[in-house]
Amino acid sequence: MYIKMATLANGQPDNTSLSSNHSNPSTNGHMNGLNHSPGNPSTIPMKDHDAIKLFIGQIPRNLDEKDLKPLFEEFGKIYELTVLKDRFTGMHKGCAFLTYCERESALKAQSALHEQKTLPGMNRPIQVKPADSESRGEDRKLFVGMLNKQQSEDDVRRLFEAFGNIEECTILRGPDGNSKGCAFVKYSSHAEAQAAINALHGSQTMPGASSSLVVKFADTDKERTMRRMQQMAGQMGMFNPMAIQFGAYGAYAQAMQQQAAIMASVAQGGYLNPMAAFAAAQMQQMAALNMNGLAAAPMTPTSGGSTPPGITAPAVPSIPSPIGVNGFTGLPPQANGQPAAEAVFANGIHPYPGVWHQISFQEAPTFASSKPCLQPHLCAAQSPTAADPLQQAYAGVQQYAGPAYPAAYGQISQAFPQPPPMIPQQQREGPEGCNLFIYHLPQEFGDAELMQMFLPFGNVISSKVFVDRATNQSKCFGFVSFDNPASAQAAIQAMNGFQIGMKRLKVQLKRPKDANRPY
DNA sequence: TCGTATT
Repeated sequence: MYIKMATLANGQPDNTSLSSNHSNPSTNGHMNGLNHSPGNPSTIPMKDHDAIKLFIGQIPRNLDEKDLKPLFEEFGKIYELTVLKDRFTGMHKGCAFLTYCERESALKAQSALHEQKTLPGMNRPIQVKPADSESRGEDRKLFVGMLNKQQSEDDVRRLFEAFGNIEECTILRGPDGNSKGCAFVKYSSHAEAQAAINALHGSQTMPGASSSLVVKFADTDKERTMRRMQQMAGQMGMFNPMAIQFGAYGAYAQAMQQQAAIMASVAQGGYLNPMAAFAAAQMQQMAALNMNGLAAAPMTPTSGGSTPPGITAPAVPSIPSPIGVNGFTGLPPQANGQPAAEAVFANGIHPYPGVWHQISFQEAPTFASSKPCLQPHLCAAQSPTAADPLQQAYAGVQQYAGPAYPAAYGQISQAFPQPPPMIPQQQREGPEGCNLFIYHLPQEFGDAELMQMFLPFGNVISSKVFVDRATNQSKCFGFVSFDNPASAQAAIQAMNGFQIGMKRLKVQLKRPKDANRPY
């Protein structure tokens, strides 16, 4: 396919060495990429030491390397161009990596293309920017705290621009769009970032802020994970998992007599000891953390038509749930001394069935709730809301799906079936009339929770919650695709207006791609 | 508030 982009047609000569290599694409290990072969010394491409690998986003999935090549060659000789594909399915991921031989070409391409042009069939403009790998940015990315909540990106830029070139500036915002009073600022270099810290940290107090401006290097991913684990351990009353005392266990057990009894029998059977159970459970929870700080839902729905027969959703459905109203931050609330998880799942729907089933199995005395959920059938039977057909629908589709096991957890996990292999989503969009747009999603819902919520209505071929990449926060909207329009309609009927916490879902057909696009 | 994808 030839891509027509009038603004790019500058008549630069073709780079013949590239095309001459195209017939021998895989000799350097990049099976799918547009690469140079090392076979002929005269054609071995050189790239600048400081060449920039670019990330290209918003690429139509029907365009491959050879389609994209002419578009990018306008700006210089291409060293490597690789469309990203799913490792298992080979599915085009809608983005690519591009490295020019010369750094200057990358800069030119970025400024000419980034957000400047929308490729056919796309709703948003092409993205051309340095790949994340080009410096994970963590040595030049600042966290800025104690900002005034009224300050905008531009305000922050003005504050920081004197110290260097700002590549990114993002105010952290909650789902309501309100500033959280902090931001990320990424410079082009570590030195610039350091200069900003030196000059600005503690230098002033913004109106309305409780203390002076905080300017520090942003946490690395590792630090962020560690911090979350610490927070979680702290809220569980265990700052160090290895320092668990029986006293803590006893306190929980006392409050949970029923479950303690279950557990006692388990323990007596030599199955687990309480300490191991507690530690294992904690590790599970930590392992279940995703970057949102939420319990990830690694469920893997594999069955097709999963609509339980005879399920009729209530006309005015409602999940009387604390979800979405309690500032859920990945740690369930611990009010009134209850084990944390209970309140979150009080609605009878288990947003994280795999995790929950798994955890509850080993850690009954500590976390077990009124719904031990040792097995799906027990779970359904014991759910206080099991009489509700919609809830039953959910209970009926719960399946085991486990997260990756921490190594230290291996010996315990052997008592359980291996988690089914992760099956990547094969398709994003269903046929016309099968795709739903959903908003007012609870902040903590991810793809899996979204899918879980819509499984009762049919075969969900895709579910996607939009996440702010800078903050990893859900944008509280997403898509669900079914394989047939009737399921989509049933889902709209049942779920539009579905109350969760303070919010009601909006569920409607996704706008057709070319909605208001003349020609 | 309409498919966001980073080897």
